[in-house]
Amino acid sequence: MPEGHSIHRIAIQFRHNFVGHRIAASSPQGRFAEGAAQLDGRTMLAASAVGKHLFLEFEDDRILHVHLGLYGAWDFAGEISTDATVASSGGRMGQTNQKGTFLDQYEEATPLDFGGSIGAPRRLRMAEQEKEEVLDSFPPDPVGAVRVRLLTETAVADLRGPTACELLDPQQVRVIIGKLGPDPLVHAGPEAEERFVRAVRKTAKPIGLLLMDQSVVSGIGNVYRAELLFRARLDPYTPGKEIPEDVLRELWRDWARLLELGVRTGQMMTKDGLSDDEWARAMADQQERHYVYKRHGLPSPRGDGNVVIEEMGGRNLYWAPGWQIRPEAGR
DNA sequence: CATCGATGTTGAG
DNA sequence: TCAACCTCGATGG
Repeated sequence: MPEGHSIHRIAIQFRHNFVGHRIAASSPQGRFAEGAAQLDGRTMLAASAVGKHLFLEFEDDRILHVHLGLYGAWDFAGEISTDATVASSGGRMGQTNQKGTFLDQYEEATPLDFGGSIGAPRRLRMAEQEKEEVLDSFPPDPVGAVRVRLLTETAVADLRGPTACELLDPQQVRVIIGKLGPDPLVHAGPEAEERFVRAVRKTAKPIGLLLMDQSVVSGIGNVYRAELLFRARLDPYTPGKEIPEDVLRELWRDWARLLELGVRTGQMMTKDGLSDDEWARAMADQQERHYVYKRHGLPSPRGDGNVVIEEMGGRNLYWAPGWQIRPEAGR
């Protein structure tokens, strides 16, 4: 589930329905009881995402840091903004984000346009829970192992299965963010691009590893890694220092494009130039959204042999050897 | 119903 | 390099 786009969407959801509200916090599962007690009764002041990290700032410099890891998830229920209502609200999103809160500096530098045609709920679970609530009462009983429940008068967010869920002060947050590479939605502009290019070109590590390294660039996971390299026509084993600057700049800009699209649609759509028909099919079937990810054994979309699966850095790497090449090898 | 694997990260060895 | 974390959909019997 969670590559960078998911976390940005979650941050936006919190800005819409929780920021500015007094929060009743609890830990139904019990494993975060102490932290929840610290948050309980305090107002949420800001919500922001940097790469795959989510930060929820509450009064008195209490910041909830959440990393979903491989299978963590937030479930929202109650009166929750959907894409459609977000689109109609227009302009800068987020409910009355009070100026001057600590996290303001990390919120999206790029205003997001939510005027897309996608109105589906973010997750199936959300639709199911909303339906139940019409019949049942609010808030719904927590389902499964809920580490944290954040509750307003009308909305609820449940967190389950996170890798990280901890209370931090501003200094500790600065340390975490300081170790992260640039996130195109936080660090827009030429400096961020420059940081990325320099980080890649100073090492001989393969670009397939560097794109997954959160200190090089934030928010890319296994899906976006494979797809970005295919789109750039880059061999994943190419050492970073051998990649021309202009190729890396285009790679950064492509990541920014895919990330923005992912936040806007809620899907990792990594194909370009689809007809309306193909788009509809791709949005319905995840296989159809990607060029190479989980498409090993199938013909390369560019017709040069088959997509292969290999292991790199302990993760599955999908790529098309006929199409993806080293820049030196005669591009 | 049991098992596997996953869009991630950390820390032990 | 690999197990552990701890969740759930997909797969197979």
